[in-house]
Amino acid sequence: MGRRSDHSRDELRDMSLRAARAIIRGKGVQALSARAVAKRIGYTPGTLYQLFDSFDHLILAVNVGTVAEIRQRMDRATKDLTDAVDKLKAVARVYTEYAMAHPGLWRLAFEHTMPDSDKPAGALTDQTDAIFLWISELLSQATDSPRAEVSAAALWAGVHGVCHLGVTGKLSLSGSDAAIQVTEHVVQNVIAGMQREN
Amino acid sequence: MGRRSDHSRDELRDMSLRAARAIIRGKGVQALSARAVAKRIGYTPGTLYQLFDSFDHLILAVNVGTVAEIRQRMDRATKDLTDAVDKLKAVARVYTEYAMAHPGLWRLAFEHTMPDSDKPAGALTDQTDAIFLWISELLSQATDSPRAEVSAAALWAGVHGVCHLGVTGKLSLSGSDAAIQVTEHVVQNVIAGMQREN
DNA sequence: CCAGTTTATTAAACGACGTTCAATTACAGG
DNA sequence: CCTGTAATTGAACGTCGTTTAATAAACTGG
Repeated sequence: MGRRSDHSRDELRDMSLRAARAIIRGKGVQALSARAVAKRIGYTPGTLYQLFDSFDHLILAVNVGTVAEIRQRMDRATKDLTDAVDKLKAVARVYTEYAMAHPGLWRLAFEHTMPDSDKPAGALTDQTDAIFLWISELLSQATDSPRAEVSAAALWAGVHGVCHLGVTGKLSLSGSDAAIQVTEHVVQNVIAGMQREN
Repeated sequence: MGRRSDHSRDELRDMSLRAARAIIRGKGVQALSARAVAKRIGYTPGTLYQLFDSFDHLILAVNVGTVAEIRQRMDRATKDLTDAVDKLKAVARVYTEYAMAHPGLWRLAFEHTMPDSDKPAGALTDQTDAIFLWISELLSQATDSPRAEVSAAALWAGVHGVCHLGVTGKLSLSGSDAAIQVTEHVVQNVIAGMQREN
């Protein structure tokens, strides 16, 4: 079959990413493959290589979308809040809730890494850096401190660690919403720690 | 070729695990495969299936060894210490240093999960639960609190999060030993937080 | 020491994977 | 309509985890 052009390249890219997400949500990451994505959008695997440099680049694109989605939810959750501490709590809560609700997508976003040769996923780290910077600024506001980098890292790492241990079944803590509880504890601790420093 | 038995089954198991670790350290996780392990121990892939139920079970065995190794290092690092806070710091430091020194093994241990059908890696979670329990007890000692579960989770998650973000290149913090620095900050924060509660 | 049973090991095959590429076919412009 | 460009395919390659029949070495009892 020759060229069809019932879809533009951008449309095809978008269809592929949506297909990948649907597969992950439906059958898990282990079911994600180039052939599965291709079949789901009604094309053959070869076509994907006109849209992405490699299957890893497709995954990278999915992951950029995932973190962008998380950031959007953070924006929405903080829009009506004024207090910086409240915003921090909301941001942390969104992060944890997303991880628990979409463990497949979340794990893919934070566990996948590009093969050695490829560039180290700049588009993704840009997104995570933005989250980090945001937390950093919110912490500065919340505690009237100019430099909050280490504390921001501690907060971000704490929340991330809760999510990762939770999603991989290693957070041995009874209770359904244990992750959320620990997350709030982390936020509290970091804020209290900064206020103590002043 | 028929049976050789120049090695017992236990020897072969051990050789396989050592081969797997050597491959990961030498060429990275992406080079780890059943065929690579088999070749390295001078056998064929089929033989591995007499030693392990599946390749995932081989990986699981590697991971159990990894976490056991981390626990041993923790034991050694705390043996000559008496203060509970010092012990906590040492434990956290060992964890972070191991992750940074052996990112391949560390990531495999904490990112790998068994396929849906198999039992959820009891031998591994037993080890991680032991670490968690240890931290929990040390925290109780350090702050004279009976129940330290949530704080222990916060501490353990914080350190783990630093390692995971660091190992995946997402801890955007300048400085070579930034991870260690943030780790110590996390420990400080949790301890201070508990003392404040009393 | 030999015959017969057991068992470790292998080679080959299976289906699925990411990836490449020549061949084919649809479209676009003149 | 005809020609050139470009999208899409099907088939192939080498790899992967895994299974299995055949093989040969090691055990076993007489």
